[in-house]
Amino acid sequence: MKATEMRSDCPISSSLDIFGDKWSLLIVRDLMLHKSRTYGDFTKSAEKIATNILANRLQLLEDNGIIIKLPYPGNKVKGLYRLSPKGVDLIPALIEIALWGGRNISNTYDGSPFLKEVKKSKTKFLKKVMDDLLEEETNIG
Amino acid sequence: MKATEMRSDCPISSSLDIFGDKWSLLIVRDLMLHKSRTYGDFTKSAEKIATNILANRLQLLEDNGIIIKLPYPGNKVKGLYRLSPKGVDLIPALIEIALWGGRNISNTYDGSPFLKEVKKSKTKFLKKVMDDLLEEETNIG
DNA sequence: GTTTTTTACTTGCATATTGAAAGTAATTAT
DNA sequence: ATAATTACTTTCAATATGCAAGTAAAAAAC
Repeated sequence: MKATEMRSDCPISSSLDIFGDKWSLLIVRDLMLHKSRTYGDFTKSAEKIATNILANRLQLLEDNGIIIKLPYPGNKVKGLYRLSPKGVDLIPALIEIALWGGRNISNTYDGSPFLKEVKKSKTKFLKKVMDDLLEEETNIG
Repeated sequence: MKATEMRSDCPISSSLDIFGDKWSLLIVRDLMLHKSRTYGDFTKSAEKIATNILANRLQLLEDNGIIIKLPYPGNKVKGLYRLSPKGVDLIPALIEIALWGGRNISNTYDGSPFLKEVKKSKTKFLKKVMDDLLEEETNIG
């Protein structure tokens, strides 16, 4: 897959060149909340991503070093997707987006354990997720 | 313009339903860095947005309460776009995205006054921008 | 006060992306 | 051996993007 074209040298613009769409960050979200997922897991998320888009985004995210694909232990068909360090580094941005949505969009589910925990303490949530992801890394990677 | 369809009640997903594209947050960025802009100003940004996309995004952002269009003082053709409180509230997310880009994308311009200032102190930058925007609000709005 | 320019869009059209549905190929389970 | 899973790929219609050109109103220049 061809390298992502950058429209300028602005860090915001270049970030959006990579994940500025309606799906990429949802994949990152799922990996943040579940540590690792299979292809099928992603299709089961509430937003119902089409499989062609999913395949495309997984490839793009992998190309851009945000996720890593590993073999699923004991199964040659399945793959396991995880966040790379670069992907984990996206979590602060994801948290701020979630908080903005929670504050400003009425349809959002305020009772989610995720949002609750983040609101209680951003730093603690961050630390917890990072520890989880790191633990996973030492187990599998 | 019809209301934005939400794919789920997830705050991240719903946020992306509003600004999950390659252009919307660049408009917010320009308003964050310059307080207010005219239509023509936006077309002059480095990323060279097409005018049909610009018109569409300004409308969407206005529909979603993120920006506000005001008459340009002393000119009946021009309009002035500003961030609404909901738009100002997006700045923390924008900062995290910028920081991620700065850390993880090689082409990004590290010497920008914006990124420099944010890195020195996120809170101070936030306060400064918010004060600027508030000042503008009392002058014009 | 008439022409010229500026400003903020709109329109037309080719190309690219998205999304729904169905198809495929390699396992894995029965 | 047969059926079911899993991870994609393909097809195709609908929508979005991007470039270029057009328009209408107001402002500036002459």
